[in-house]
Amino acid sequence: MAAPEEPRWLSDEERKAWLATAAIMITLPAALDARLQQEANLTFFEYMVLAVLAERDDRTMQMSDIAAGVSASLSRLSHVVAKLEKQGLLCRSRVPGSGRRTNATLTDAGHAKVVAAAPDHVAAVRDYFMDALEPADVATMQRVGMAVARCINPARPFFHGATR
Amino acid sequence: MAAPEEPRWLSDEERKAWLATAAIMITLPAALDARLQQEANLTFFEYMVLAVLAERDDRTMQMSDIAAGVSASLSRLSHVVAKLEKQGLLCRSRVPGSGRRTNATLTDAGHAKVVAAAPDHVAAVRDYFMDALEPADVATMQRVGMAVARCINPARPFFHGATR
DNA sequence: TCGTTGAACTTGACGCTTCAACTATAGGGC
DNA sequence: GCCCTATAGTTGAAGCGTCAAGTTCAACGA
Repeated sequence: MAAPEEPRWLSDEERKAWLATAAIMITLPAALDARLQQEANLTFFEYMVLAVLAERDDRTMQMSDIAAGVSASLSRLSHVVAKLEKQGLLCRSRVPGSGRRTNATLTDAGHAKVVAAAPDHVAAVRDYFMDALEPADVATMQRVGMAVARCINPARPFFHGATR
Repeated sequence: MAAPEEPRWLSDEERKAWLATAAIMITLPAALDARLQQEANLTFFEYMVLAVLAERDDRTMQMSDIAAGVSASLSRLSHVVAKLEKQGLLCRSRVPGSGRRTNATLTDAGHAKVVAAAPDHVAAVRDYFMDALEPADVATMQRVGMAVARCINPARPFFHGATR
């Protein structure tokens, strides 16, 4: 169950690349959380959920699809959606006659919340991430991100909109 | 306090790059945690702490330096180190005559633990991350990671070893 | 038509992280 | 010597995320 005989250690270059990536994974979400928290009283994850719904014409999506869209477990989503529903930012409704499916729909208050939070969030994404990239890096990050997602979960090909 | 007048929205390419990066931030730590959990009963963060100590000749570092090395708050580190100490993987000692400084030292058990966990952890880093990179991406990820870290915290130029 | 299986959530408990105090020590200023 | 501030860590409470179990519904087989 452990690794084979002699593990392929990381080269020095690989190790540096990995440590730098690990630093992103640890600090970037924290930084974005802090900004959203003080500007809109939302977590990064909550924002992603609202944003993904706001992109839909009918502001509605099934729970599982949201979960796939924000790369999270259904359980985590369920807790967060319950909280957002209690705040009146969205509401849930069972789809009758189709198993246990549940739709979440953004309320007007929820939509207003995303619209209000978006400008500063986008600015934060630029400040902490996008501005650190050179032009050619944008395409690289997209390719690498999707490749990593595929490695981690080959089953779920990653959701991404389906809108527009 | 909100953004200026007209926010600079993300272009379509930037948006895709950002979503892919966000997916990494959400799924990669979870995947590594899962592997370390079942192979060594450690979290990714606990592993990082032990690993950073193991690289030192005397297996010893000051709390603040460890915190900087693993990009974490002192509070978080304190809780985790307390837990690791309870498990006998490291021990703390005050440095007399130099303020409130505390050193953490890896015990033999702790060293054995990292050595045992390392091969599978490295394999996991390859499986989920390194193997998704093309050769040229390694240098890019290192540069981008360090640039992002600088954007988020210009004060702390990022620690990285100082060993060897 | 009854029981079983599988899908789609929900829930509760537990552990980890964060935040805001709080403590202890050293280094001045006067 | 005494106070003031800064530095370095610790601690407890509150909130978030994860895991395992539970619930509800549809579909299918006998």
